Amino acid sequence: MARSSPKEQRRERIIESALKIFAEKGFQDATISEISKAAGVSDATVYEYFKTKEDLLFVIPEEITERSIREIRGVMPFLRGAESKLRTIVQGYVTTYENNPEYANLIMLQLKTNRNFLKTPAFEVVREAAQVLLSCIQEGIDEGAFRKDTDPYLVRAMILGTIEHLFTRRHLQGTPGSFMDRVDPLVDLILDGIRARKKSGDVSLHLHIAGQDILPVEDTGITEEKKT
Amino acid sequence: MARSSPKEQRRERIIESALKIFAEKGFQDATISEISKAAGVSDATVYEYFKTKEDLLFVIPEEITERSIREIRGVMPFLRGAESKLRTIVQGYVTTYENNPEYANLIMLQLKTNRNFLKTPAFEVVREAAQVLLSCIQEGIDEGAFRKDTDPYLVRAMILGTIEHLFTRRHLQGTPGSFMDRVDPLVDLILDGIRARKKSGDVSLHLHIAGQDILPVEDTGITEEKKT
Amino acid sequence: MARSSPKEQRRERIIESALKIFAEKGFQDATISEISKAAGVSDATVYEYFKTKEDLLFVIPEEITERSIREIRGVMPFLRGAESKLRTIVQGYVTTYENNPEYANLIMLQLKTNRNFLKTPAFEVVREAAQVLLSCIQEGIDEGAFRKDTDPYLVRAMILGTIEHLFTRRHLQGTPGSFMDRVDPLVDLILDGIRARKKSGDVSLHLHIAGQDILPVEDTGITEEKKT
Amino acid sequence: MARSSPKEQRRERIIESALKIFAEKGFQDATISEISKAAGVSDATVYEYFKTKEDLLFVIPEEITERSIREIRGVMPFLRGAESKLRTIVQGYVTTYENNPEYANLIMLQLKTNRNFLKTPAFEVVREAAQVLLSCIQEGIDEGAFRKDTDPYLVRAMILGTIEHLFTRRHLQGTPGSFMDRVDPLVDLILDGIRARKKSGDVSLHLHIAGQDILPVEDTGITEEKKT
DNA sequence: AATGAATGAGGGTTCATTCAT
DNA sequence: TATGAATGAACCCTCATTCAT
Repeated sequence: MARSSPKEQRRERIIESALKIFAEKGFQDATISEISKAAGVSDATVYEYFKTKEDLLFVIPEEITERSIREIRGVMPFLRGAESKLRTIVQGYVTTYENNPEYANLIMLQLKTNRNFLKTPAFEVVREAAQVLLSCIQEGIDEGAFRKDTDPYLVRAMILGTIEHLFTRRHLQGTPGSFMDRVDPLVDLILDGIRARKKSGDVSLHLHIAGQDILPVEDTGITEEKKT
Repeated sequence: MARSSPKEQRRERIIESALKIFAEKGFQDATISEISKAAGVSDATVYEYFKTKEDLLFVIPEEITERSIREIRGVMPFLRGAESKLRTIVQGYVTTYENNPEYANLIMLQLKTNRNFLKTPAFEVVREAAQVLLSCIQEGIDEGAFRKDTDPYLVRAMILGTIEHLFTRRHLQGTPGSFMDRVDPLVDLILDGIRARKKSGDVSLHLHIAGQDILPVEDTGITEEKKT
Repeated sequence: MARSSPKEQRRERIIESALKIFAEKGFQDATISEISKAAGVSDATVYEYFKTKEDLLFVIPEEITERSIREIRGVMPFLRGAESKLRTIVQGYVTTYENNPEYANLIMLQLKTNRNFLKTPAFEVVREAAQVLLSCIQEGIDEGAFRKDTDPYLVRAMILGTIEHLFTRRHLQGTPGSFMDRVDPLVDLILDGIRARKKSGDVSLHLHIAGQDILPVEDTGITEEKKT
Repeated sequence: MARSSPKEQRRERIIESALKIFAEKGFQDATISEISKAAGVSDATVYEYFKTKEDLLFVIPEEITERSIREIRGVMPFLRGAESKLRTIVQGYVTTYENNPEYANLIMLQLKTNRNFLKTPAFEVVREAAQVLLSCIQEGIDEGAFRKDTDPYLVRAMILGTIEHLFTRRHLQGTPGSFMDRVDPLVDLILDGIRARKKSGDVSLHLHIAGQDILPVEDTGITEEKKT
């Protein structure tokens, strides 16, 4: 994080300016001239550091995404259970986006829209992050914490899609409301849907009284408990 | 669908061409000249029908969205229960997108990114559709079908976000797999999370004692204490 | 002036609208569509009556100029002396411009700038008017009312140029002040300069005293007097 | 005149080309592409130097006008008497226009027609030149050289209007004849009209008696009485 | 005769990108 | 290495004008 060479610093300044301006005006409406001015360098200098305007766009998320995924990965080993991990990852996503709204904007509006981004190393990092989430879900299934018939891709899509939707909505429509406050409900809701037997807090009380077998009126999670 | 007047037909042809080309190349990279050529008219003619390039973009979703919402609204009265309605609406969204992949692309990549779109009548229709979904959720809560503490906005965000995420992913990355097959799992998962009796942390106590049918008690987390 | 046929009326309406709009926005910035709208006809109808946009421009001054010149010519016979005639003609110009400011604007800013106008019948009328003025000056010279060495073209240029300058200035810069009030001073000043003997008062007194030849210190008009 | 920096030279070349082409075709019918070609640069380069086409138009007169006014102002101190000054200024105007016929055309046909030009720094210079002329006339009045009831604005309008009229006529109609030859008659005619003593009815008495040089007497109309 | 509809032709302007210094 | 300067390549949009009805 501490930049050494002055070249590196210059590079950083350009990236920062680009982030700000791309986020503000959109990729197409931002101009190199504007970015270079904001970075205190000449247009030509931008091209010393980045091959094209699109290249500059693609480079932006690299650092921030990497840092973010590194942090999440760093915490994973300390967590027990798929649920905790899942909750932590989601928290990580949201925190990253909350702390870097311009980055969030960039990722969601400028980059996920761009086919070329997919061929980019930066995208690889994004994909990796998504992979961590997927693994976590899969782990939960393998561990038996999550229902066997859980579709991990769907669950991931739900998590990422919801986050993206909420951020995009807020960014474009200025919908108020904290995201942080919605992380737990979101995760709870999903866990309820995929938790093996005692889905998020759903508890069924089964009583055996005097040899009578009291069946639950309905529900599917119960049976699982019975089996155990 | 087939408008009689040749003027209307021309208009339709332009819109269709625009949809195709905007979806294919993106708004910025598409040119009026390309669109007009595809529609078999001159550049100037496009401007006879639409004030600006952006206007043309904004007009596209109007018809499809309207038709789609009209259909969904038409079926609503025949459905009983929030769950059925919810499922139907989601089905409606996905069907619309599946049948009009270019339209889906346009909405998700070109329009939801565009701030000006928000001021558009076409956006009003989109918002209306979202409103129907929200109402349905709210209805479920009011009816007691869904948990009282359900956040309808979050649920809606989950539904729409997931759909958007899946479509965007497929469009950009070519992820295979049918969406239709994921509609039910998606809805199930969400319903599991919001259905009244199995809410997270809520406990439904089902007692069958001596053949008596004991109805579930609205609870307050007691069971959890029990658990501990 | 009373229009007979409805076609003639339509034509007039178009011309009036054109005058107004050309004067307001200038020839280049005015559009046929604007004019036709103001005239309550379609674009195509304008072309039924006038071959091109420029044609329409050129036709406008015809009527008004003709009427104006007719009036001046009508009064001429009743006037005695070049001075009265001159004064009347100038008055005529200024009155016409004052009563038809849009016409004045058109003539001075749109038409006198346009080379093609010179080939126009309407221009012939304008030229005729200028001819009347010139003749009047020439008449004054021939009659002996004006100095023999008067350059009638220069005098005319002075009169027309001054009027044009004043109108243009007022139109563009909004300089206030009545033109009417300046007609007399203008004519007086010019008459002073061209009046025959008492040329604008420049008189040299040549004295021959006792055979001495007394040369004028300066001046050129003197010799002429001698000659006479 | 020859600016050293190659940038300045390029700028000059563009201005010169613009002057030529604007004068030849008029502002509206001239194209940037034509101008850039004539200047040996690309279209885009023109926009490096000038913000818009109109800007380019407005910049043209700056240099010439400034130089011209500077010269006139430079000579003023060496001249005695309002008449000499007036004559010199008029001469200056005409000389400038004669030496730069394209510039003359531009000023009279393209710029004086353009409302935006009035807000331009270049127009300020033009106005300044007109101001010098006005001051000179006023000075003459104050000194007693010109009649007290002279309207300086009218006189200026006469001078400028006449010059403009003559040039415009020549430019559009190709009227032959030298302007230079008309400067003196024009000034004479006007001076005749405003000179204090020889105003219509004023007489200057020049006496040479016996080799003595008798200076003209500031008069009051006496001579006329004598004459009569 | 009037016009709704269509368009050919064109022009100003912007910018990403290059390259000599 | 940094940049001032130059430009190629496009594109949106306007409008006078035409013509079938």
